[in-house]
Amino acid sequence: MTLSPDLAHQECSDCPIRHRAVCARCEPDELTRLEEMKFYRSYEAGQTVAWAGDQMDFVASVVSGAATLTQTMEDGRRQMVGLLLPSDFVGRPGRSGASYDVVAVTDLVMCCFRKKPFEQMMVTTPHVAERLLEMTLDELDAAREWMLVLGRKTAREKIASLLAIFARRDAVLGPVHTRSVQFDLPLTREAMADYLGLTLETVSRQISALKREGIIVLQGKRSILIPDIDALMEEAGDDSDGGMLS
Amino acid sequence: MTLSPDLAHQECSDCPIRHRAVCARCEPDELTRLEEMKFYRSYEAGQTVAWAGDQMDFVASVVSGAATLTQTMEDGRRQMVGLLLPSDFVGRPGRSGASYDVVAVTDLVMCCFRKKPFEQMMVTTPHVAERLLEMTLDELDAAREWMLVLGRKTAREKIASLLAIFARRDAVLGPVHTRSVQFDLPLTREAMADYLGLTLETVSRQISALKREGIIVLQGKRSILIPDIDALMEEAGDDSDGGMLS
DNA sequence: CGTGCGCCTTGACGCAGATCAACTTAGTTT
DNA sequence: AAACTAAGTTGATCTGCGTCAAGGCGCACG
Repeated sequence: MTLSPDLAHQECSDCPIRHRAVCARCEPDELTRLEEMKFYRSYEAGQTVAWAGDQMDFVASVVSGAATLTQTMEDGRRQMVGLLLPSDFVGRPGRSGASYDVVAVTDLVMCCFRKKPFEQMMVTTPHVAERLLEMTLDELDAAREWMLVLGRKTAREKIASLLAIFARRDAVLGPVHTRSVQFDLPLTREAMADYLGLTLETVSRQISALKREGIIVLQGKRSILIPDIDALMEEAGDDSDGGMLS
Repeated sequence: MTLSPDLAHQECSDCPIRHRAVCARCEPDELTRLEEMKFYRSYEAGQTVAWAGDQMDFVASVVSGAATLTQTMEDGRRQMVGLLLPSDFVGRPGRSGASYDVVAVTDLVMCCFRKKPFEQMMVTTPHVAERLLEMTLDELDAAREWMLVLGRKTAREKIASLLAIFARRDAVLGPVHTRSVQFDLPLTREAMADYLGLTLETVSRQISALKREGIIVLQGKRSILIPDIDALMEEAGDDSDGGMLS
């Protein structure tokens, strides 16, 4: 982990996640208070940010890169329980220890807030707590959607569901009015397996099967081209509309 | 659904869930405001409270009984994503439709708040939003723990994990310093299967196996006696300490 | 009292995905 | 360029759980 002196004095007003993160609703004076309690940290791909149970003296927002939350059983079985992308929040106010292992899966920059002053701010100003509630409700919905994936979907549907998530988030769209989408997988086969409750062999086989059938096109191991996103959604077994309610 | 005129004028100050529900932190004057927007509803076991996508003009707390949140795929596969017990909160402020099917599994009484005034109260007083954030974070932790159960545990471990949850929540403890616990199952075999991502036959077989081995004792179909709670926890494959961090 | 119904149990069988193992590919080190 | 390593693929085999099917138990109903 590096302390990123080059980033240490970045201003909130220039921040790429300014309008989506936990600080999204803050007024300029509130941002000033946040600047006083914040510091940046960088991690390399593969580094562990925190082990479950570790004391954590900060909470944080992901600025760039991706991290995973995983739970591990004594015998080594692992389940990923969250995938953190830019603007996502890590840590629980009011709790001293990390609840899960947090691992950087790509190079990662986090905007960390010292826990004590952050908790203080939560009670004195509503905007942070408000936004955090909204984000937590979204996370809860995502976790529950994932429960359906884990509990009831087949291996093929699980893979298609995961690819669909990446497609929605990272996607560079192809030519307009094309149903094609392209992106790079941020996870190894093993990490995908941990997310999906499968083995890495099964992940590999299902990806090969989707490739063979032309649902996806691989360029190298990590770059994915989806010629027809609707065909992929079909394989995922989701309600066609993507389940979004306002 | 009944409008429960007998309950319609119950006072918040006498409420059995007063100190645990979303209103837990409210001052007397805030309770008065809540009383003005609240009404009670009763449902019989098996009744549907709301279908996913339905307009819901209220949010609510469970006062007594139990309800389930389930998701259903087009082909009928179902996954329970939440079990609501007294003091638990239903509905999402800021969203008009129900996100999941909500079904009463026992006779159920809910304390409902008209959505508009409730949302108004969320922005004007911090105590409701504060408590709701805390409850939502707890729900998120529970959902993530359940992801491990769904993704990585065997059928036997899943059953043991579910029984352990009931044991912790509903339990009437046996003689002091005994490790025994007794309770009634609030769910049918089918509902347990929906919760655990199994079929009802597998649920039945695993319960029979645990009975055969003396880990649990059945009296009738629904009453469970656990002679040694530690032995059950062992079968659940959990970290021995129950995973509680403050 | 028999009949039907919801809930549950048990058995026989098959298959999706796990396990075990060999091999490929690409990148890094020396 | 050889040696090593991490990540991924593919094949052969095994097994836990799903599927299909038959029957049991308790209870409400005519």
